[in-house]
Amino acid sequence: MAKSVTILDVAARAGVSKSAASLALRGTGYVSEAKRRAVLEAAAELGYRPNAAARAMGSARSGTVGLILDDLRNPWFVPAVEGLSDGLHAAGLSPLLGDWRLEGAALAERFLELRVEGLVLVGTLDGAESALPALGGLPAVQVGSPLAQVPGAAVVTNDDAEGARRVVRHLAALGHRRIAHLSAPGTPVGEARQAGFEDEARRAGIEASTVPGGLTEEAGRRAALEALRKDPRPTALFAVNDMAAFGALSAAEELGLGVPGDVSLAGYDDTPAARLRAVGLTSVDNASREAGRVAADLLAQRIAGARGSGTGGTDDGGAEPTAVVLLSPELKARSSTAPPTGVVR
Amino acid sequence: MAKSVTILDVAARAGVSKSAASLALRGTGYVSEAKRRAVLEAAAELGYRPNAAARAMGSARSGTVGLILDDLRNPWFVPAVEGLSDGLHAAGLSPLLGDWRLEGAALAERFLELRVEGLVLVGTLDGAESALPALGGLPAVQVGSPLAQVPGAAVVTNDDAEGARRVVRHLAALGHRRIAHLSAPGTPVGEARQAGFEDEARRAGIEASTVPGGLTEEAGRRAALEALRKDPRPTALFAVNDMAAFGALSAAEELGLGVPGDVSLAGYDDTPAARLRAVGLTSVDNASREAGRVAADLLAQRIAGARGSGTGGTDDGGAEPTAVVLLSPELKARSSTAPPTGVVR
DNA sequence: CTGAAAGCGCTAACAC
DNA sequence: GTGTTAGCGCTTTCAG
Repeated sequence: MAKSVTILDVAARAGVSKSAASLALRGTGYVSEAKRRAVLEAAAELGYRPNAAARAMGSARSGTVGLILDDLRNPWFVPAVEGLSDGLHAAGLSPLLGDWRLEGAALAERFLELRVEGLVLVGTLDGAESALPALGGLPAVQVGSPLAQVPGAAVVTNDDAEGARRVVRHLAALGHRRIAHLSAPGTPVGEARQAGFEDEARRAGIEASTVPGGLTEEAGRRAALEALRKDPRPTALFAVNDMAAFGALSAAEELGLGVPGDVSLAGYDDTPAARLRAVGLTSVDNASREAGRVAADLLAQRIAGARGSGTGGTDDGGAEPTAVVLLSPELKARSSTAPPTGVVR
Repeated sequence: MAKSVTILDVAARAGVSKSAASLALRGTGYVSEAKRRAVLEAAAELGYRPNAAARAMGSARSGTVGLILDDLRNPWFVPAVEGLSDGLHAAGLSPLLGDWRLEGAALAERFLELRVEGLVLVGTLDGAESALPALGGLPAVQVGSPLAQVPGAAVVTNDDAEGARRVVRHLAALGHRRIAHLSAPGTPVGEARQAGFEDEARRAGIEASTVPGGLTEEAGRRAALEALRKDPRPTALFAVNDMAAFGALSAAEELGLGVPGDVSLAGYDDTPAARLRAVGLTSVDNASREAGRVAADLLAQRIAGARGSGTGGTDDGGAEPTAVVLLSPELKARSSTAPPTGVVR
């Protein structure tokens, strides 16, 4: 490599001192207008590009934040990342992305070595418990309902119980009186959605049943097969998430049942695939873009706080309580839900 | 921050010199077994975590590679990233991910400041041309068919023309004689697939037509509407990619046509959504995982090469030609393609 | 084989 | 207001 250009080169070319160049480049402190211009010009001519590592060393701040994504294949995180990206940039922080499924604990390790100033945990992060202690009091925020709770980290997510209630209300309004929920016990999202489902079903006097499944397509398919074979058959299915709903779609097909003709179907997350016109799955928009934005702001704030007080680390004295922000989900009614056949009215 | 533990602390605790600790930690050079053990132990006890910035400074190597992803929403890149991740780790390099659509040229800038040792451009990267010159001779590899070609970068992609030919052969074998292609002119993938389509159609004596569309669902829908309104109507549609195929699915539905009853449909990319049983879209697996793996190896090799020769930079003297690796795509026949109705035989 | 010393490129307290 | 001077934490010659 042809010896990359450093700030020293820039300073020399501009005829100023190293630190003057540093200040001019960064717009901090006072530098005469003439010098500033000269420096900027020299930098441009030389194609100067600051060395992030050196900057991080000098300032003891990396200016980066690690985003740990649950699984790149599960697209629900995309809007969340968009919101996060926006919010972080606004706070002068740069996001570094990584896939938890792909790299696992090594990812957290790497981020830590990179000295990220904060961490955002997006999604379920299966098996993250073991890696959490290593976080060492770094400011952290969780987006979505994580499997494990990082002590002291704020959690930003949508109100899963409320979203589930809305689905039930929607189905009830269509005239459904016998609804089965394909659940995902053992997961925070699953529990919350099931609770909302049962709560609203009871209130609405719906004949509700819950069939345990999981968050995957296959789990949804199996649960749906079981639910649809019951007698009397439910007239509507509410799957814990869109993936499971897609599985249910297959199950219905296997059983020769039409959707929404023979059975209505709703999911959760408002995945891109749900939006495909050809699919048209009624789902719940979990407000993840906004969640990302809120999480970014929260994190930026915590990072700023951590920088301020020289303390931090071990004893946070409960100063920053584990905030939980619940955003309002929104029902997206599409073609997979319709009044049950033979509705009297 | 409670003054994080440095290698000096580790060395002190282990009773060795700083450099001995460095060697022991990294397993380079010769350190007596006793000392090595002492160092490792001290590091573990202290919870020592090397500072990546400092390491990068000292060694003039960051050990990272930037992966620029076209668009997180378009899931075709996932297997490619998996392959890349594998290959890079094997070469002792760590991937840093970023979304081009979200951050644009600033992403490349950031990676450059982070002193990544190489760059992988994944996918179309619309508008990347402008940012390319700034790459400054950094080893780079492109995965998929990029809109713009980075001078000197290897391109690893699947053989789009061949994949298209396979689709035609598949449809022809089913008995289709009148096939319309929903194309995406102006994009490298689009051009290649169209060429393959027309080539094989001619060879097979198929009555082929091409309707210009694009790579999005909406573009596919519009093109399909146009194609399906023709008289005589094609018995099969081949969309340039899965997204467009989903649009075509909607179009068929709008026109009251069944798939594959009234018209067969095939896409390209073998997207997760195509695999959903409820969808069952015949598609082409573009071997992107393997592409990622190959790209990683190629890049690692180039990086190693760049490190070896002190030259590089401006004059590569054509030493490393712009390699293009074409991988074999594979047809995935599913339920969206079937023999045309009223096939005589 | 192991310890001491010289930077890597930048920032941030310093005096000038 | 502007230039000078220490480091930041690590690697890596280079003697010992």
